[in-house]
Amino acid sequence: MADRPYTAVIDRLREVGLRPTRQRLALARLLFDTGDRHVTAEQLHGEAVTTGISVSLATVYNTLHQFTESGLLREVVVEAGRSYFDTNIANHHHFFETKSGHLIDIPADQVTIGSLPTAPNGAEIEQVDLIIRVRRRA
Amino acid sequence: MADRPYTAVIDRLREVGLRPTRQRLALARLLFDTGDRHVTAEQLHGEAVTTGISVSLATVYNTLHQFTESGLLREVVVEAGRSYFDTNIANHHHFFETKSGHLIDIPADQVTIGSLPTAPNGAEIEQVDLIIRVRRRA
DNA sequence: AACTGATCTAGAACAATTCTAAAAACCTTG
DNA sequence: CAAGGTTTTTAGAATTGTTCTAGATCAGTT
Repeated sequence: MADRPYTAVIDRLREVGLRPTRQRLALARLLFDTGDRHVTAEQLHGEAVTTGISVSLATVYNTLHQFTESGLLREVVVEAGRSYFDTNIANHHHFFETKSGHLIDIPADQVTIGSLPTAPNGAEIEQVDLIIRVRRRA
Repeated sequence: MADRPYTAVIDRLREVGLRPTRQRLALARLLFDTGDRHVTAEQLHGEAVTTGISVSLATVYNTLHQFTESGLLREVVVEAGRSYFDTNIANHHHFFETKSGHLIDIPADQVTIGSLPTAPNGAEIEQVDLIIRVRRRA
């Protein structure tokens, strides 16, 4: 954020083997410079445009997926038909407010999942998603 | 399945306040007469058509949602852009094979989730979904 | 049988996402 | 620093899964 605001982001992209293009840098800053967030592709695209960054929606989708594959983001699926991307890649869980569509992080240490069953057919566990759906009382 | 194959299903629908129409009965039998299953709307519609039951896709969607609201089904969201409906409404969890898109039930007693955090703002917990994403080794 | 509200339907509409092929940007190398 | 080859971006079309709509049909009375 100081003199050379991009160096940190550039390094972060380089580390995972992604070329630091103008679009990826801009999106990375929107995503990672503001603490943990949950965004949809449309949301992020809207932010970018508002901020004066010219980037197409297709690129936002591409970038979000590349970031996810590189482990910079985590995709959270809560509603059929909408994908959230979570900038918090630490092990944690989620509350999902069904009414508002809002996601809230739950730190991993606030939940204990004991004795996971072994995956079938010698499959490898990729991710454990615990989503607690809540309805806010009116 | 014997003499009067529909009576059980009719009662089941009546209990939850749904009129036992031809379409609902047919779909209910496809869903509930074969043990636990995970289906998408398109799948179920395909089955119905194949079985010679004339029912529109819109009705399949309506019916699946009505059944879900009535507690006869449970909706499982694993992939953005596709909804599964689970005929197993007992408390349980899921493996999700990312490659094949296959869902596998995990009985509740094979996992222990201890100390759920309290929901924010006095919200009420509606459902707890634990999904373990696995990748089958080639 | 007639009536009335619930249900069903085909097809249009919709929203989120992916695809496509061409243009632009990036990073060498000479 | 220009040329060249590759990667990335882009606008717009295409696709997918789902919902909506308005009219037709059905279920359960009276």
